[in-house]
Amino acid sequence: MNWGDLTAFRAVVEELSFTRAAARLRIAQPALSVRIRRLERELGTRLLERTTRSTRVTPQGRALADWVDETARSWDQVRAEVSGVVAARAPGHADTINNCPRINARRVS
Amino acid sequence: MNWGDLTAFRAVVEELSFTRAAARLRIAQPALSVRIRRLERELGTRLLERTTRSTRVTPQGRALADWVDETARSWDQVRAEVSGVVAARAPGHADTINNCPRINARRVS
DNA sequence: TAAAAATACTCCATAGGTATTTTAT
DNA sequence: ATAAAATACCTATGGAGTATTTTTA
Repeated sequence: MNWGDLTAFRAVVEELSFTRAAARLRIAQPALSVRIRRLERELGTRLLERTTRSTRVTPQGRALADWVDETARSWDQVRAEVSGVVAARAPGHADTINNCPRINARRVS
Repeated sequence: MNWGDLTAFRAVVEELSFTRAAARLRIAQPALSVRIRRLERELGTRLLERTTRSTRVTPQGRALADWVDETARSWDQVRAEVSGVVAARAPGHADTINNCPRINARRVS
């Protein structure tokens, strides 16, 4: 499981656009393409139907996106429990998707 | 969330030994130490009490380990659902902990 | 033809390895 | 003294970037 790929995927599902999702994730569009393609290859399924005009979510993609949301909330909970901190995550909060400092350095938080 | 770190942590909890867990994960012991320390630092909590003779799990560590188990099972399920494959995971199955090919190349599967 | 995604390829940070030191019994 | 974890340092891989090409509505 690559949580960065899953978070990236979730962003695309929410934006229904690679370009916009990449902007939101603060990564370049090609990097996002690579993540999604890797995820689809790993799962052996098409998660998104993309044309140059629209990006749609397949049933498999929907199921996965829901799971990612659920798991993100669950993670926030254990994290808070284990850290002894009261959980607090903004609704559309985007998690850090990778370990690359060039990206994360730009992040607001 | 870094799933590789969490999987590595789970292995240590099961083995109660960095050396044995590292062997099981097919990584060197220092690499495992680094992962665990990073995880503890990220969460701001001590997850394992280690001496040279024994490694014990703290209450926080136990809670996290349980969550990792649960999430691993959950992941297997969506993965199967999304891939259209019938789920099948051996009891002690160790997931891939990272993307480093030198490691994964050695893996049995 | 014009937008959005995919591909090519370069660079660098991080994960891992080996060697060694520290620590607790 | 010894066995296990931590630290130091080096290397190499994968993720990100920029530039460019492909695609489809």
